[in-house]
Amino acid sequence: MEQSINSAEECESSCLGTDSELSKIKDRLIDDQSAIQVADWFKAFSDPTRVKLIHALLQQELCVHDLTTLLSMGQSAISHQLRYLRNLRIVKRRKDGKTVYYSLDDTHIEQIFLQTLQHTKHE
Amino acid sequence: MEQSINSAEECESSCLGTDSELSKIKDRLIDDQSAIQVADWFKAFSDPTRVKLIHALLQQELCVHDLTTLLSMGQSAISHQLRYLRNLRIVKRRKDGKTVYYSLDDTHIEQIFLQTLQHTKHE
DNA sequence: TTTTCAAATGAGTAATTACTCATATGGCAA
DNA sequence: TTGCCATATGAGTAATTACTCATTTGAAAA
Repeated sequence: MEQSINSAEECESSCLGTDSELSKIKDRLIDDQSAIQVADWFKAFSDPTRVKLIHALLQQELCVHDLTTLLSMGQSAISHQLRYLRNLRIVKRRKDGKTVYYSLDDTHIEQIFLQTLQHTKHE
Repeated sequence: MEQSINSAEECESSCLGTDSELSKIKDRLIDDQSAIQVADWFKAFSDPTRVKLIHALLQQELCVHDLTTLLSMGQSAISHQLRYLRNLRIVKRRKDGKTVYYSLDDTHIEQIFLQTLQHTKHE
């Protein structure tokens, strides 16, 4: 994973007035790990199946079987995605006999999610 | 892209009390196209490089060269990602001679983006 | 016990993606 | 014109991902 900046490194000055101004921005720039964290969080919502799962669970707690029926998808596919969301602590589960019920495990989701739903609808 | 729901379709009843209750939820469920739209929007923020680009442009307008310097990445990689973000109307560009300056083209971004940054920091 | 059903999981795979390299474009200067 | 510089773009590729299929786990019923 070598990074080549060949074509850029000959340039001695920035498009901004000064290099010091550029380094000021660099100081304020988000660090690698934070960028990865933010990206991973958004990645949870970047797949149509997960969007539908979250949207359904936004309405109410549901078992795996009902989710497969609602989304018309295979049980395994749903289970894999639920595990993904559970690892990110976006959903949680509750067992009752053979049945497992899933629900949202993050209070921020509704806010961010519905905000974006609005946004994509209006353009 | 055949969808098999073999393992689920034998079940005649839902984990909810009634099937009619399930179909009520299905009516309220987000449709396929909206789910894809929402997913595509979030996908823009689901990559560390794009997160960094957006975070930098949140501070101020910047040219391609300065962005490659800030992120220590190849010019081509940055250009490709900027095109991606421009197609989604998340960033816009302004030409000045040979130089091209990029800036954010969406007022909702700051709100949603910083909200999530806060959220990921606090856990 | 054995059977049955709901959910979880590992392996395998086709599609997607984020880069690299090489080249093209487009504007300015000599 | 020629050359140079900033950016854009097409092709190719390694890594990731969202599924399918087969199997396993775990709990309740026979």
